Amino acid sequence: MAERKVRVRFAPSPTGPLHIGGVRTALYNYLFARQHNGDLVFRIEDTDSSRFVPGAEEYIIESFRWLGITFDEGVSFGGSHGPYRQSERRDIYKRYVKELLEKGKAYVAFDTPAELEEKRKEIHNFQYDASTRMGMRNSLAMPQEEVSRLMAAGTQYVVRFKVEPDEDVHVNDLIRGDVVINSSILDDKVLYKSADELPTYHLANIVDDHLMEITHVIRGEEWLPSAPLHVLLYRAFGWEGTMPQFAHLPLLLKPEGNGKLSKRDGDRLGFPVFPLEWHDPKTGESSSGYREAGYLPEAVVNFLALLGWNPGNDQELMSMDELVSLFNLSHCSKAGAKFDYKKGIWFNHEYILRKPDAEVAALFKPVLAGHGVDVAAYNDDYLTRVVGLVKGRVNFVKELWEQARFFFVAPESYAEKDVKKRWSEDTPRIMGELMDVLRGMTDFSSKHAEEVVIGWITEKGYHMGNVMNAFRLAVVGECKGPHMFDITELLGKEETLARIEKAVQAI
RNA sequence: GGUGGAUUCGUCUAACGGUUAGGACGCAUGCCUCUCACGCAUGUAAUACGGGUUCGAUUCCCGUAUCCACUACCA
Repeated sequence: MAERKVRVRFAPSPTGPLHIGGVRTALYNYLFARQHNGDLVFRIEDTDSSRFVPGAEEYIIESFRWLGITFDEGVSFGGSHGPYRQSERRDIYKRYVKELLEKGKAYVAFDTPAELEEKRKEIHNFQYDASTRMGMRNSLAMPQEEVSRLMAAGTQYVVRFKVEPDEDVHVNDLIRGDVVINSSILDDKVLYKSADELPTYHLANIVDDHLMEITHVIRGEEWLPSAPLHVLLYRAFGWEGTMPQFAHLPLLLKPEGNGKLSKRDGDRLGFPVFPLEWHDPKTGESSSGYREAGYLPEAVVNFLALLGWNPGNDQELMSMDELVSLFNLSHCSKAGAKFDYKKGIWFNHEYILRKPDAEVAALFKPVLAGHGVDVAAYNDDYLTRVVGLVKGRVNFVKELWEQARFFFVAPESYAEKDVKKRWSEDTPRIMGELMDVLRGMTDFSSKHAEEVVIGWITEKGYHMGNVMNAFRLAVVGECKGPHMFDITELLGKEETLARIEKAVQAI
């Protein structure tokens, strides 16, 4: 049997910012496509015009660009299976709706939303299906002349799928195995609405996946219950032979408590649930994003990849290329995963550690500028070395400022608690001696300075901790930071002496 | 309510009939040390419950419980 080229798709609805769960679904599709040398298609499912949000489509594209997830075809990417925006495919859907109608696999229904609501109110658990359809206003139950008259009059209608009852429908899921649902519990789904001349999700989805030659549908678990309906639709069209294989991914759940992950959880616990910052044009409310929060895209990708999938061994840190080669649908878990955002922070820490100092320094520049530092006054080498000294102490690039500010501004004040502990009445005298020692040095390198100063402290019999910490207090402003002489080497002799002088005056 | 799915340390997960049930995050302790961190080391902690099947069940089957999803002219 000739193997078809693997083609998968990510098909969001442009109703707002892309949820992190959607990002993960897209990532898995991307990994699967790359691994099989297949194509990843980006399709926009905008069949509900009332929920369209301007800017959402651009937001989604920008999110993937940032994350390094690339598409081969689709909206904004081109390709030969277009158009890729469902609202631009009206004529295509109409043709297939007509086909289903002609084949007797679907029928026209005139029941208004109000009538249906009334029905649901009067009959508990009302479902529009084989057991009830003959009592409704549709082309199956009404005389042909009546149907023709209503159609001719331009009455709004809907096309429903005619589900044959009492048949076990099998869905072979790549992650969950054989899932069986009896067709009697399915309702006659609306496939098309005459009001806006657009199909609903189910019809558009099947038609597009077929026409776009999709081989694998990798999507969230929320679609599992409707998968049998989709199988029935493929069958109704006679497309069973090329029906894609399904894989339903587990959902992302709240870190605490029950339920699926929502924006509120992020706000409450302090982590983003969207890739990029988003400002809703309608409500005016804004949501934080991973990018703006200071996450590295590689870290987000790695973190997300492991939420619902694992390589089968203990490896956790993986580049995109490694993920591509290791990814495997059969190693996807079946149960929903609570969103472990603390682990996401750890991933970011690890990626900052691994990123070359110069690259981190480049990311640090805007942060410095934001704190009023004249970045141009420092050369890249200085910045890189500063970063090298402190990056191990942070989880985010912006935290570098807190750890490294003394490399750019002299202390304005001195931590009270440290002063109390490390600055006694004879400290100014000792600092004076220290300044003499430092002045006498021609080589101010870390290693040499350390030898000289430590030698002096030992020789004088001074208390190592007290002298060094007073020194640190004077230069840094508090008792923290990297190796003391690494700091002074970067600051230089002049600045170091000036800071000690200032501290002696101020404290 | 109905239907489907799921269930291993607090969390993410490994073990696809035989292990002292492994790793990671978090947390705790220790080491390192001029400080704070980082790092390193150690520790903490789990097979939801009840029945089967089997020489042997985390693993297979059946119940129960719990959680999740779906149940729209939304996707």
